[in-house]
Amino acid sequence: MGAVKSKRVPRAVREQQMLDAAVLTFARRGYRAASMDEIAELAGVSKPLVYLYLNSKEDLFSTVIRRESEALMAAVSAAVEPGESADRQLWGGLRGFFAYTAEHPGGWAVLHQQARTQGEPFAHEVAAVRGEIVEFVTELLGAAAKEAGCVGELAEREVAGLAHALVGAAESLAEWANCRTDEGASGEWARLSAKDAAATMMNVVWAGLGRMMGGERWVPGELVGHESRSGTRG
Amino acid sequence: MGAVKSKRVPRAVREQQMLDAAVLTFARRGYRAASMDEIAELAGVSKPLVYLYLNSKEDLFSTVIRRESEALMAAVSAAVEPGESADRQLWGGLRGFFAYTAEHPGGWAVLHQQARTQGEPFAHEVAAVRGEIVEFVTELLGAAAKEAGCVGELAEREVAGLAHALVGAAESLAEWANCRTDEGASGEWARLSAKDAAATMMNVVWAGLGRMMGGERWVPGELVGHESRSGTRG
Amino acid sequence: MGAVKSKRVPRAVREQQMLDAAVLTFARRGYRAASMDEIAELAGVSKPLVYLYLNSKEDLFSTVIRRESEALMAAVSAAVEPGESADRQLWGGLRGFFAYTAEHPGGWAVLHQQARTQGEPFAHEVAAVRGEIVEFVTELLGAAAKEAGCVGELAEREVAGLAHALVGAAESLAEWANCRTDEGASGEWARLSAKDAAATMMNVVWAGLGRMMGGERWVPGELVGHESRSGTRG
Amino acid sequence: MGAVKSKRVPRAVREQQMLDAAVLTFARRGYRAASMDEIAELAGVSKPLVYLYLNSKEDLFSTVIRRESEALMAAVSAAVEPGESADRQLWGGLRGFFAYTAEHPGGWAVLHQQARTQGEPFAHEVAAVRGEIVEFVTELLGAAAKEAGCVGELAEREVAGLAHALVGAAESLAEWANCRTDEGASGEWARLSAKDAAATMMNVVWAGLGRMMGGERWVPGELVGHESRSGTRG
DNA sequence: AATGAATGAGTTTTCATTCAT
DNA sequence: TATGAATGAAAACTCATTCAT
Repeated sequence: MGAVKSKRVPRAVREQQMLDAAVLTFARRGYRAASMDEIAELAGVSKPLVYLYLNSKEDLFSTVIRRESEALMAAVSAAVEPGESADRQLWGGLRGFFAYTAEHPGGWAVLHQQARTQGEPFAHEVAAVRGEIVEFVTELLGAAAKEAGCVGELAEREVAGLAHALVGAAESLAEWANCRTDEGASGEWARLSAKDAAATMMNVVWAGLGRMMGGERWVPGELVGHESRSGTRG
Repeated sequence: MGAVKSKRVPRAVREQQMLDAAVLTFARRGYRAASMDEIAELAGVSKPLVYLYLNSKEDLFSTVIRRESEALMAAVSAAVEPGESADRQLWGGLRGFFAYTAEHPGGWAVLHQQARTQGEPFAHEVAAVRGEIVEFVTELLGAAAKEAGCVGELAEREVAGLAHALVGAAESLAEWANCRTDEGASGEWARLSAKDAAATMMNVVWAGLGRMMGGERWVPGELVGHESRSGTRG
Repeated sequence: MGAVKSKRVPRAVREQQMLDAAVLTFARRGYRAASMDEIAELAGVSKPLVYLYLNSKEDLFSTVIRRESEALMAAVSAAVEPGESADRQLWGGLRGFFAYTAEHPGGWAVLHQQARTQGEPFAHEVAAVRGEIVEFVTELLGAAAKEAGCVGELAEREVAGLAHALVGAAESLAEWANCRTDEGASGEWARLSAKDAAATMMNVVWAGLGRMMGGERWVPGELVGHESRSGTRG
Repeated sequence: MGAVKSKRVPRAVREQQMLDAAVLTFARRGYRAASMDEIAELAGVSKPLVYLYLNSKEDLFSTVIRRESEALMAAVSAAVEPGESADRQLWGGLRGFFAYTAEHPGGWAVLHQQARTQGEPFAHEVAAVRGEIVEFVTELLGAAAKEAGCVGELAEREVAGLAHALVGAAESLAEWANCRTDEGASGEWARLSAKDAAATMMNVVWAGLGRMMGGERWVPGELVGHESRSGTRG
């Protein structure tokens, strides 16, 4: 029922059709609840063919994860100009990220919602990809610190925390941006554009980073400079 | 045989034992992959008793979600001093949140990872709870803006975006903080303490908020004041 | 929820309450679909008490069958004046039968619909009762033949067939009479009274019997006297 | 292992095999007590195949009811010559009915004993079929009355009652005719042939009808003509 | 006289997967 | 390249029945 019936299709094409169907189905139902029957029907082929090409449900899911991960990474990478300043690189990457997730909600749902919750073969794969992104962000933040002439005030672990926070914030905004319209009292603005989402991210994080690079820290009671900074461990 | 065999236990107690087992199992396996058999065995009872008390797998999961949601909300609420300034309230809430998630990884995993991905009966329930938190944060941010004498520069939607970003960042940090030690190259500091996580959050977001309240916005190319602010739509 | 809660009731009374509940439940659901839980709840007692008094589901059903059979037989018997003519005895029995089934639809349903279809322990019990009735009718018909001075024209097997037909007809009318009102185009007469049902029976069967005693038989093509009677076998 | 193992059979054939097995099993055990396992084994296939083809136990039972109903109706219809006189039509239909039920005891048991007692999805289906038969008989009786020049003495409701009685009588005879031989004292004639059963029916009902058409009614105490007829209601 | 707590054994149903063509 | 036919294994759920009090 999914695609129009067309017999004798070359393998590469059929495989993509199957993967498309799988992405949709996994996104809608989750890994366990998605049935090979549904995927095969949506792909417009018989189940044995799915097994012939993709081997097993597990392999199918892995393949989907790999394909979607690569597509996401490619989209983000393409949006980053390697030569530019750190903040512009981050801005580019964020716009790429929000644009991609908005245009590929299925793939994003599989990566962000489904793959992470299905235990070990899959959680690991997707965690690796996320790790790459976090690392990339970490590097950008470090570079930004250097660009800004920050005098090593930012401990490595602080930067890593920042990066994790940043990535989580972006994920949250992506979800919010793409969500059903009924959210929020003011229905006037249903979703956030990719640009606005990226801008929000930059405002929050970049500004925060700027202050931190200046040595300021929030401590209970006051905003203080770095000389009075409270240790974050013991 | 998870728990020690103890016969003839009053219903209320048994129910809690079952819910404990269910939390663990759902967290480990996910909703679909968790079997009632496993839950019953872990609870140290037979399957029929689970059905007698908790009715169905769906009801069991709902009950788990409800119990864990309420516990989380209670923990966060208890950590917030209502009379204090907005930033201290936020600080308290964050510490409460990170402390709770660190001590109850199972409950947090059920809420954050499993419930959200299981389609409509459950996603809605947990979305409502998250919505409450986002709203609470939104109000705090608004209050903070007023406290700081912000002159209405922050549009409602900006604050909402900030709140979503903040919540997402906290979730991400919670996950990172509680993650398996093998993460990262420097194994020296395996996790983030609740306090450090909260501090990271405050530094990032509070500082960012401060700048934004001052009318500064990040725009491609420079950090500028509000007069040159780029539109957030189109 | 069935009866009003009243503790410490003498055994004989409790047993009847349980049997009442069982009749209702078996009538509504059938033997297999009726659950001991439902019966116990309807009886207003706990399940162990049902087992204590009635032993098992099978025994409970048997007891119900026995009680209801005896009640039916008693009702029919009471309606028959032993000294009267055969036709008046039959008339009385039929009125008793229709009256009883109309007033005890549950008991009748258990006997007629449920017990007969539940395989051997029960089908036999209820078949025995029905057999008694058929035999009683057979005797009545025989007596009637004698009363009418029938010259032995009616073979034993013909009378038995007649009796079976008569009983089946009565059962069918009983069901029709007690059925939901929406039956038939002319809703004016929703049900048949016991008297009318009995009259219909008498008209059909008695008249038929009269002719047969006269030696007339229906044969394909004509109504003929006994001299041209076609054999009923071969 | 009911049937001989025969692999790779076309669907249409397998479906009939399954339905055959289902008829037998439902007849033997009843709807609730029949297990899909038993049906599958008797059909010589695995349970999943039964579900694949027939969907669910409920659907399977419905399909059985439909198939058997249609077969019964077809058999009866085929035995009726539409152009003939009412009595000959009735005679034909009765012979067809008794012949069919004798040859298909399983199907008849499912329709007559099981389907009617299983509550609403099924009772209705089979009641509809029985209703058709009753209606057909009603029309025949009406036609017979006209043929015989009956002057409207027979009220519509009387005819309907007659029809119901007739159908019930036939059902009862069918059951008796096909019953296990051990029934009755005289084991010499185990069953009634279809022809004899039909003859018995015709004798009873046709003769009775004849008298009624003549205006005679049985009333307590005497056989009287129509002028002294007692009202049937109140 | 009566019950709250508990279960063994079975039911219907689903699903990933393979065989034969 | 492609599929109709088929199943082993396991899941959710139910129920008659008993134990301990």
